[in-house]
Amino acid sequence: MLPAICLMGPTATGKTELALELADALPLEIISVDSALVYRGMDIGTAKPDKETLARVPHRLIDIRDPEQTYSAGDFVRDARAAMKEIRAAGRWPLLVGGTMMYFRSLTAGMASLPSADAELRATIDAEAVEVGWPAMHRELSTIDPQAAARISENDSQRIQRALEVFRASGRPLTDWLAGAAPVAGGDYLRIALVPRDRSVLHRRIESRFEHMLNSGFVEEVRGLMARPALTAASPSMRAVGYRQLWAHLAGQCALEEAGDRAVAATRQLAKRQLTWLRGDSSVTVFDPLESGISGAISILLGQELDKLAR
RNA sequence: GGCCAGGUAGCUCAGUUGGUAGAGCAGCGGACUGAAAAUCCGCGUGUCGGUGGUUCGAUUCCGCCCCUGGCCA
Repeated sequence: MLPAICLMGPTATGKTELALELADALPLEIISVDSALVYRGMDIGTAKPDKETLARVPHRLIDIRDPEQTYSAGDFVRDARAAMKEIRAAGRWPLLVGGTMMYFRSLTAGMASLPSADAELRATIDAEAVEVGWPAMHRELSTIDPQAAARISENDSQRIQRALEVFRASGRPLTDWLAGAAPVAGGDYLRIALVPRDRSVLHRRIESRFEHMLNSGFVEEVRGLMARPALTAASPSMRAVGYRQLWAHLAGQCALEEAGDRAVAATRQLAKRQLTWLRGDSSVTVFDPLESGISGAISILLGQELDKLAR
């Protein structure tokens, strides 16, 4: 069986365009690996492929949630596995494309089986943290799960919360869960990363792409989302890069220009974090998509890899 | 042209009663197990605008020059 192809890369490197070209040339079906593209109505700021494109080349795992809902790495692994199975059953070949590196890792390396998120517990823990502060919550964690506490910073609100949540939900420390359950094996993957050699080129692309988003009605898109009573600045979907900053502007916290500068900076920082995931992984084949004929280069590589696999 | 206020890190600024300087943001590196476009950790040498003077020593005091704002002509 052919391995699923993973096309990974930081934001604004041209993953989508390349995936479309590949899908035109080969019997591929695209699975989106992106924690923001799952949300309906978040189109401009996520650089989602347009309707015509999605109609012509179907993408799995796009527009599968309302912005009020949550989505998680665990949800993704389940959905992606089901999608791959369907695609293969139809005699086609899965192409996983995106920039959410944790989703890729969760899928390919497997995830321990853990209690899932619990909104009520999280709200309770948050409320406690407001009272006593996260360092105090961290101290609480160190009494129930010293190992987890040792590796988690006393300021890392999200991980402290998760570790406490797992314990309160199950009565077992997170460390136990992680040690007990061996990750499920992931299957075969051909992993390709688009990594620009010159970061400044990527930075320029990020800036001009944001400019283009503003000209395409990004502010109006966020204004519409703000009008939904169930959405707040703390909603996971509204913490996405760009949305968060424009929300702050529309809430009167800063001028549009400043929000724009912050959004662009946040996008650069996102790209840097995405690159950090890729850099540490030696089993990934790396390309520079911004230098020259990306699609040609990738196609050639893909051809070579496929030849190897055929043998 | 005159007067006033400034010129210190990529940006905004603090500071040194004379012993060559530090914050925030940006940037860079790293971590990452159901919120991950999240969350967190680490990294600060820069002709202190230029030049001359005073001084053991000047980014700091003084003179001149350049630049930027503002006011007056």
